[in-house]
Amino acid sequence: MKSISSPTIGSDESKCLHCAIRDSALFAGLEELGFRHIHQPIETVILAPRAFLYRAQERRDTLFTLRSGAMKLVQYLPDGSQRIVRLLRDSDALGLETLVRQPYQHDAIALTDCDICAIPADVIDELGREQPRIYQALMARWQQALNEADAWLTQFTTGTARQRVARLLLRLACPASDHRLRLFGREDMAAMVGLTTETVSRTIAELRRQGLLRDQDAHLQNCDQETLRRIADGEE
Amino acid sequence: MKSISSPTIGSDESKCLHCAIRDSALFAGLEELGFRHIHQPIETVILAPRAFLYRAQERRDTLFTLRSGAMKLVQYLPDGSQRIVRLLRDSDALGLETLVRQPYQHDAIALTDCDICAIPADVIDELGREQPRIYQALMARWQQALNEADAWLTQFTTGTARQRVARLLLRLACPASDHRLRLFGREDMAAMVGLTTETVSRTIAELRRQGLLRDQDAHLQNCDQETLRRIADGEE
DNA sequence: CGATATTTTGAACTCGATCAATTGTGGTGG
DNA sequence: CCACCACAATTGATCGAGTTCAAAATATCG
Repeated sequence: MKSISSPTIGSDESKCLHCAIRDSALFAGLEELGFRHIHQPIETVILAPRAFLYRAQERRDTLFTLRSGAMKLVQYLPDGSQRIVRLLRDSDALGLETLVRQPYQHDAIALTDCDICAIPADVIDELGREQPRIYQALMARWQQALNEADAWLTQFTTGTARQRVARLLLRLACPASDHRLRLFGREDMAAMVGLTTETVSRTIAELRRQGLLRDQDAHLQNCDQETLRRIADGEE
Repeated sequence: MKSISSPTIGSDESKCLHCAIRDSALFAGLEELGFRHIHQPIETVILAPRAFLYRAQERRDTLFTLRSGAMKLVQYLPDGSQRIVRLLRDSDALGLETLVRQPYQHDAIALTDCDICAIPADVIDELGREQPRIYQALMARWQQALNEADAWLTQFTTGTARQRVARLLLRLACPASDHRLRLFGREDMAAMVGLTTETVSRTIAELRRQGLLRDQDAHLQNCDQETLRRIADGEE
């Protein structure tokens, strides 16, 4: 158990407006209604790495949008081992389950500094009554989560260690379309691909030796996406 | 590639009414509106084992409810190997993605004889306009699928072969709360837990030797759920 | 700069994969 | 009804990728 850096909470409309622009799918309705008609506060949460946004089984009736940063959703097994079930990034939604009155299903933990938008479930309900078409957007979010979950399963539970790590690197690289790549701790990476930290370490070391990864900074790398993709698909 | 037994299609209101009772969450709205106000037909589909309900990438704008039987959702990897991503049973929904205008994301294949309810996406849209609270039910379905996907990941991609098979058997046993258990083909079971057919076969053989499974019929078994659960959790 | 945590590397071992051969099970037509 | 065939399940023997346990090297932070 690590100590938890307490989250910074504040209300900040201007940021949420900005959020609304980038994330027009979910907040198109919000813009039209205008924030003044909403009587519950939409808050901003700032998290440091390793901080929890929420924990499994908790009930807080709040829906979140990740404005910037990266988070992991973790599930635990009876034997205590953990498995990372999903990786969330810019403009992904967290805690959708609260909209169907379920407690949170995972621990949500920050991997980097995170800037998060916290929306009370009641606000969404309210909004849904006046603007039913936001349900279309919400369903799209759910489907996105489901696609992610399925992709996660097929990509990170099949094939050799080499393949899985290559796939993970590609996924981590993809947001920055230039070949930069931010790595996470080995333990996290291991929990994502279902391997041990040692195996992940060895595999990455080998990729480096082959010149497919080149250090740029402490946790920043340049990568050869072409050949990584070939490795991911089992050729070579 | 196997030959496909062509699905039997028919329109049958009485069965759908029956369906509405059992599956009140999704069709509560339908009951109120009455079927006569729906201008698109709700059809019944009968599938034999190994038959496809739909294929990945296909677009048919139809949502399905599994009235009885068992189906698998399959995803394929670039190297051609397949992985079963979810198992669907009585009153589960299939093809939700069609409601957000996405093509189907998996191959949906019958494992047993199946009785299926096919609802055009337009009907849901129509319904949503007059009866917005059905969205609550739809979101619940989505969340259910997501919970299933996450559970699938943590249960069937971690632990020893023994544990995984035990967990699978428990899941297959759970609908019939008495200790009966219907097994599927080894190949399917292997694709569910991410092992080879040989390993699954060996593991089941061993469980039988230990008296935790006892044959009753060709594919029917009696099982000792208590000790299976202990194995699943890694004790012993 | 020392102390703790994380990563890397090494060596032995193990579980499940793989390859191959045998047995069992429907299903079909004679 | 049985003989036959194609296919699924079982069993055996071997092999190897990844785990495990342990130690060294490196990074992180007060």
